[in-house]
Amino acid sequence: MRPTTKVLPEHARGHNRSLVLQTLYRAGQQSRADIARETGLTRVTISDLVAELIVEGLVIETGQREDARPGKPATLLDLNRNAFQIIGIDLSEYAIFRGAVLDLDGQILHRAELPLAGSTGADATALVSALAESLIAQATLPVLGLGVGSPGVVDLAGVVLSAPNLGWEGEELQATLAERFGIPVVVANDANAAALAEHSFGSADSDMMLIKVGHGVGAGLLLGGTPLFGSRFAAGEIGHVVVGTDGGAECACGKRGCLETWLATPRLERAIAASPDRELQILTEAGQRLGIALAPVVGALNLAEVVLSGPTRLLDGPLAQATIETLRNRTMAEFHGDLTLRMTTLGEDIVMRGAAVMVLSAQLGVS
Amino acid sequence: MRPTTKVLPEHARGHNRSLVLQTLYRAGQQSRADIARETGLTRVTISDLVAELIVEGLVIETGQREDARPGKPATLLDLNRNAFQIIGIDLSEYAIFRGAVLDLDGQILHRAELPLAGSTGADATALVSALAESLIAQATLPVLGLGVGSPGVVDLAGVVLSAPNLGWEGEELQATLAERFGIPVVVANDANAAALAEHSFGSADSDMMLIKVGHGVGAGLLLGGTPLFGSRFAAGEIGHVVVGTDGGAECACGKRGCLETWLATPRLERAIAASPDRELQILTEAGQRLGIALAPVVGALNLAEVVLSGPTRLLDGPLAQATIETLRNRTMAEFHGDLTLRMTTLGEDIVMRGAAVMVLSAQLGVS
DNA sequence: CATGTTTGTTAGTAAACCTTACGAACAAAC
DNA sequence: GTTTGTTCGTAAGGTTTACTAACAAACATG
Repeated sequence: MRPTTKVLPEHARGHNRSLVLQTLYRAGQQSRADIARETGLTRVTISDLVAELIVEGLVIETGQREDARPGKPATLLDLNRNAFQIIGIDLSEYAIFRGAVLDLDGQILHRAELPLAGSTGADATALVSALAESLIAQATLPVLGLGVGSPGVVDLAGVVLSAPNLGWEGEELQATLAERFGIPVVVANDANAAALAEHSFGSADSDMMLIKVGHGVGAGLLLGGTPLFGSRFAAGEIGHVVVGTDGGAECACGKRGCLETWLATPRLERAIAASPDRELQILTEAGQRLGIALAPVVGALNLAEVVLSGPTRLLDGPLAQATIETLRNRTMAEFHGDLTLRMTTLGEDIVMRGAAVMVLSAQLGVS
Repeated sequence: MRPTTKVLPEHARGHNRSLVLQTLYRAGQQSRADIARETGLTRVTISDLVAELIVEGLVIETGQREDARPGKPATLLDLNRNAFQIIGIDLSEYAIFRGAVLDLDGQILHRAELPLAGSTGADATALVSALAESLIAQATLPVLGLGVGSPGVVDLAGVVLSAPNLGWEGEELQATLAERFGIPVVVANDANAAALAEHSFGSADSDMMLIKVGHGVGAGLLLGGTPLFGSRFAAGEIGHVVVGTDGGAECACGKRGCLETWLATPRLERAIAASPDRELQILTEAGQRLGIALAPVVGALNLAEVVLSGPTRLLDGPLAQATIETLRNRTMAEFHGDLTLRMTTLGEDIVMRGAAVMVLSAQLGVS
């Protein structure tokens, strides 16, 4: 609560503007008087803000309320959900870039994919650009913005500081794409995007942690509804945290017993393929390791919700079961009696939809 | 960035008011023009705000600037540091309640103590009240407010939801004290208070974790300069997180290998007393355990700074050394190359001074 | 049909910050 | 000693923002 920047009345205005959009985005089909009651602002002020938003084309009147009530019938408003579409791109899969055109509600209207074929560095950047171009061409409405969920460490300006798999280091992806297409672009970490999606479109709380298991292991943290970035923008990079005190397999990073050595999907699949009859045991142990690693985090942050994202076949079963049991055994039940752990409800589209949330949040202050 | 409440111009005013106080609090002896330059507001607005603050007695003119510069000499301003004093109380020690009268800069002017003598429940509350009363009587200026750092889980209204050692459960300490003394009261968790103190009076970053080792083990987390509370206000309660995968001593909570069984001072002292020649080994192992527990937290939050508070004799040496080494060995150096771990510079007064920070922050928006 | 309710707008006011302009007080240069 | 330019603080006036008060329109209800 430490003030660091001046606040002018016009900033307050912008805040209240977003508040109106937010109210309409979530509930939709409300009258000016409804919004006034919900926000605490007066009808006059709401009328003023709404008039502005209607001129900008962001809000439309959708007719009169039908139900029989005394008084003048209300004029219903809604976000102009057919005014814009959003492009969301997911760079987190190992061998393929995936993207989609989405509507303002986060529904996927059109998909596209581009195989990576081992591209790195500038080639990978060109691929992202090509994918974005084809998606923008597929949009049937003006594009509100382009969101990208990238693996690795991404700073607040959308510079990918480090993404080893893609050969990126200090790659100015957001600036490059914004210049190329002339539309608003947001680039952020894939797990952070996923956490935002789960919060907006799933049922997630505003304090939660999303664990993304794939070729690597990463996490996205939401505290008070806001993503956490960390001192070097590397918050959530838990794949190379060592788990337990009993050694473990050697990791590409040089250490032993990193979380990834127990949990990354290639390792799990290889282990199961090598001894199919030990599948239950392998998955259970992986879940336990995840629980061991998460327990201090859940305890320190007093998290009430952990969400898993990744291959359902591997995660949703003994692994998740072992994780929650381990978590419960290793933290204070008194503080975490309501701790829940579950799979995401958004499946494989989670990062693309999270990318859309980032655009909504940046452009409209809505999410 | 999700807007949830309306913002009126008067709120902006309050923010800017605090901004002026904050500027004066930190730098002091500045002119109106200096503040205008630093905050980005105009000289006119600053003059207006300052006039208001002078009327309220919070700011005073301290004379003219002496140095030879062209132009009209500046009228220097400062917080009226002799207008108020603050009462800070620390309930975190095992057998004694400690308190102090502090000035606005957080310097301790007068101390008082009250032995607990096994008091719990309402008796303990009465002791706090008595200590506060004696301190208020010692204050030589009007009291800006009373801050209390309590062990256990404390909610945002200053209700101690749970503090086993003091026999408190749902104890409405803040309300009780506010009613009794008729002054602003802030009650919060002791480790959170300590973290605030280290941030304001020590050299701590705005993203840091403070580990408080004493009869128990707790932590205070500062993210972006703001304390983290957690879903049930139990953030930082890491004393009963299980460490490692190799058992450990039995804990009062029923589990095995809780962080407290490795680190709490009574256990450490007993272990060292039992085999003095193994002191180095005991301290090193305790440090390693702390490092093991913290590694996932430091990794997930990408913390750059961890501060230890507690008995210097035990912590500041092999224990701290083992902790930082373990942390480095268990996290990615790439992300945490600049990770530092150090003792607090505020010694045993840290909680009382943190309590003062809470009052400053609540009453003036300053810290 | 009269009455009361609800909606959305108009008109006027108060608060907060801005721009512009100015006098006071000084240093430095001539 | 005078001129010039700088800096400080204040005064006056304008713009933005959201408020209160009042009202017409449109409806349900007794």
